[in-house]
Formats: sequence, structure tokens, C-alpha cells
Amino acid sequence: MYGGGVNDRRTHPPVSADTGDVQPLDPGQLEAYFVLLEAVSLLQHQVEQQLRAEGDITYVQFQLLARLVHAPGPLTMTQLADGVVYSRSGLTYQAGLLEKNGLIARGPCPDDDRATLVTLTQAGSDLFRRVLPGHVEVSRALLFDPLTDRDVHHLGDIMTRVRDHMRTLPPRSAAPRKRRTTPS
Amino acid sequence: MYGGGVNDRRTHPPVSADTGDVQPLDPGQLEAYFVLLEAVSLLQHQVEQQLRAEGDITYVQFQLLARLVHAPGPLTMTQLADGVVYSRSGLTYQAGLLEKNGLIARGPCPDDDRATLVTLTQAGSDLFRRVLPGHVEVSRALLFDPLTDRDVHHLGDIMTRVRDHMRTLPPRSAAPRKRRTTPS
DNA sequence: TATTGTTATACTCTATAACTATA
DNA sequence: TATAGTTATAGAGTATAACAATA
Repeated sequence: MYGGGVNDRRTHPPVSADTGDVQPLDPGQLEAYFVLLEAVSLLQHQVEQQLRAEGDITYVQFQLLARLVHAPGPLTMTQLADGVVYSRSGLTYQAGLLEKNGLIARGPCPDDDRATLVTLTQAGSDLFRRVLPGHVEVSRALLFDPLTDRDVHHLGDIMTRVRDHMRTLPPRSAAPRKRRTTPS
Repeated sequence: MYGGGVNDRRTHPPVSADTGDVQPLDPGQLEAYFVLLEAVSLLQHQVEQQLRAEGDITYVQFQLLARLVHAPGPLTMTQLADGVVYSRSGLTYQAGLLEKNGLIARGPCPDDDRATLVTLTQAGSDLFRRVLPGHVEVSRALLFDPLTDRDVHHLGDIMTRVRDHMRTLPPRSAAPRKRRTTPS
């Protein structure tokens, strides 16, 4: 996903720019979509405040640490990036910050001399464990409080399917021809 | 929301979290939370590609246009910012871009000489209508495809409650004391 | 040749603070 | 004094392209 063809995905052309003939989503769907993004945006903003305040890290960095925490072992840069950062240089930048702060360490990869293996340091692990409770607390106060257990379960189920769907969808490497020009 | 609390420098004390006595969420909840953010992050990334490609606008700008489209009339800057941009200057910046591109117009407010009324131009309205179908198409392909009608309905319901909950929650002025865990 | 990762660079966006002007 | 908005500016983050090294 990160060296991939995110950039030239033409998502959906065939439909003319006319609002006319695109069978629109029904209002309920569109509404659900907007509310989803809005709510998550609000949530994300608060979460970032908490991470900044308690651990002085961004959400992106938190995600990278989380991936390492949950991984069975060191990850290559590419593996680490997956779904979190969308450009190689962006990841190098973030990894540089984390390394500078002693939260991760980078070393050679025995299997592949091109690759870099990223390891979580003790400090990184400690930091993650230190900010997690507050993180959890924010998400509970903001996200789970107004929800029943069934809601949460259903939400998790729904978003898992969506996530998996999205992960399989874009061929991510197809590098489809550019074509697309003629800005009419 | 934007004059609310973000502007005063302390930004931090979000929902606050004492690392001490936090009942952790059960794993299912935590999982739901992470998957939610992950899925939305992927979705957002694709959506941004589409908006950039078809309308040369960012998602923030799209949201601002959307607010104007759905508003009964012109909005003040503060009203426009609500939930979309979290600092006054950030909004001025975005509004400046939109105005430069002829998508909105700013003018005086009869009721309050301090305020600025923001109006959607014809070009702004046109652009919004032009990118909406593709936008809808992306969200359908990525978000709604793997979901049943019931899922979508439930999702909308859930996120609406969450959104409303968050909007009422943080009094954003309480300014609880710092209570830094930082030694010295 | 393709892939892994880094670097250099330009650009976008955000946020703090200082400022103007109204209420 | 408090609020609405702008400006100046600094800094964080991202992406593109060029690069080196390895597969």
C-alpha cells in the first residue's frame, strides 16, 4: 500500500460529471457516511490531544508503535508502513523521529540486505503502555459511552468487514495506465 | 467548536485520563475502536484522492462547501468552522483558498459588524455538485459494498449518537489542572 | 530491472500570538 | 472586557523525484 498505486487510482470515472445519472446513495447512506467521517474526525482530534499531552507523540506515531507492539517480531519498514503512512519518505521521516526519541531502533535485515528491520525499544514499549490507558479512556468517554454492548459489537463487526474489504480492493500495485487527461 | 477551546493555548486537557485507575476496555471494545480508526483512515485517504483528482479540493474544503450547501443561508466564519477546522487562523486560511478560487465569497454581516458572512458562489455550488457523484461512488465502493442495509442503518444510528454525544460532552472550558506525571 | 530505503526539496496545512475592530 | 476575524510566522507533516544498494 505504500509504494503502491494509490496515486493514480481513478476511483470512478465513467460517471459523467453530471449529477444526473449516478444512481445516488439513498439519503440514509449518504447521511451515515457523513456522520461517520464527522464523528471520527472529532474523535481523532481529541485522541491526538491526549497522545500529545501524555506521550508527546502523534497518532501516526502511536499507530506505528502499536504495530510493533502487536507484531511477533521486528518489522521491515515496508511492513511497518502498511496502512499507516502512504509514502516511503513519510515513513522514513516518522521512523527518524521515533528513533531520535529512542522509541524504536533500526538495524539491518539478515534475510534481505536491502531491508531495514525496525525494533521496538524498551522505552518505546514503556511509552506505549504508558499512554494506552489514557487513550482507552478517551475512546471510552467519547465513543463507547453512548453505545450499548451490542452497538459496540456490531460496530466492530461492521468496520472489520469494511476494513478487510478495502484491503482487498485496490490492487495496489497494478499501476494502471495514466490515460486520464483532457480536463475537458 | 472553534472558538470553543482550541484557541486558548492549553489545548490539552482533553477528556483527561488518569493513568492510575482506568478500567481497561474489554478487548472487543479496543479492537472495535482500532478497526474503526483504521478503516476510516483508509477511506479518508481514498476520498481525498478522489476530491483532489476530480475537483482539486481537499476534504476539509469539501466539508466547508458541504456546510454551505446545506445551510439555509450564509454562515459566519465561526459557524462555518464548527467541527471542521480547529483554529481561527486555520479557517481564515482555508476560506482564503476557497475565495481565491471563486468558490465562496466573503462579505460583511449586517447584524454584527465584527462578523464575516460567507456565501457559496455559483462556481462553488457547481463544483460541489460536480464532485459529489464521484465522492458518493467512492464511499459506496469502499464503505457500503460489504454492508447490508441493516448494517448501514445501524452504523448511521450509532455514529449519530456518538457524534451528538461528543458535541455535548467536552465543556471545553473546564480546564482541569495539569497533574503532570512528569517528575520534576 | 525491480525493490528497499534514504535524502533533498517544495509544498500544504496547522496553530500560536499579536493585532484590529466591533459588542 | 470579550468576541470575530485577519495576519505573520513558525513548525510539523507529506509527497515527488532522484539516488544508492541489493535482489
